[in-house]
Amino acid sequence: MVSEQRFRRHVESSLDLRAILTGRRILSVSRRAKRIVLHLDNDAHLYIHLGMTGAVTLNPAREERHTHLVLTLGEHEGSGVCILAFSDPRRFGKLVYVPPGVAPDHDLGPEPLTLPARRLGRLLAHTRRPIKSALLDQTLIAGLGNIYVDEALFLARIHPLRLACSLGVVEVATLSRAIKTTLRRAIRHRGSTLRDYRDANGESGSFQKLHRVYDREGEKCRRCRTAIERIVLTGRSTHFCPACQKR
DNA sequence: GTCCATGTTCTTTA
DNA sequence: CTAAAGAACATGGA
Repeated sequence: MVSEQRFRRHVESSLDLRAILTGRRILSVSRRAKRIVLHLDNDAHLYIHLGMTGAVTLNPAREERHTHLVLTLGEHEGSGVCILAFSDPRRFGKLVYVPPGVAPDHDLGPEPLTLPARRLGRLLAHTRRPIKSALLDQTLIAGLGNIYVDEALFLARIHPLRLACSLGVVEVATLSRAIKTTLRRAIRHRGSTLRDYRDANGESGSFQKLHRVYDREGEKCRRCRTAIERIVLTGRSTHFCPACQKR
């Protein structure tokens, strides 16, 4: 039950969150790709995208400077009130209201963790973009970000500039496994904290210590000792080992 | 002052 | 039609 709200600032300016949320019950909280989805009891959805520096914190010890939204959630089965704060220093994150009747993920491709290799192959077969660009396209496959694409391509030993449609069935199968392995490892280590990332308890992740290529330009490849290279592709930093990942 | 940044989306260009 | 490239968004750290 949402019992009270103190909105600092609406992340989406045209949104009247107070009107939308007052008296609503949150039926469930789930994740879809990079979105945290709240299912409301009127069948609408509200989702939070953390962008690059966003963080949702439960019962924060103190309020940070860049807190844009504070929700006070009512009691539920004796749990007591709970404060949920959304802060985002760089404000690339967003809060989106999705009205009843609209799927909160209508604009997203499938989840990589449950995507069979054969379907991945079909998705990649009809695009002539570099594989790195294809994997970052959220309408094609949803949930992979820059770090994890670089890490997965290294694990699969595929060069980021290879055209997506040029991958053979064996390469696609390897890539599919590499994507899943990379994501599971990253989740197990609670994400990559390069600078800002914190989880809902304010804790840093540690997966950055296990990066094979990301942010390691000029350092030695952990497999073959060759210097890791960095190029810019689709406007994004792209890291790879030129020896392990041939074109 | 400069450059760069875990992301998305729009516009321009080809 | 497809897709690449660039800019924009806002802020802070190196």
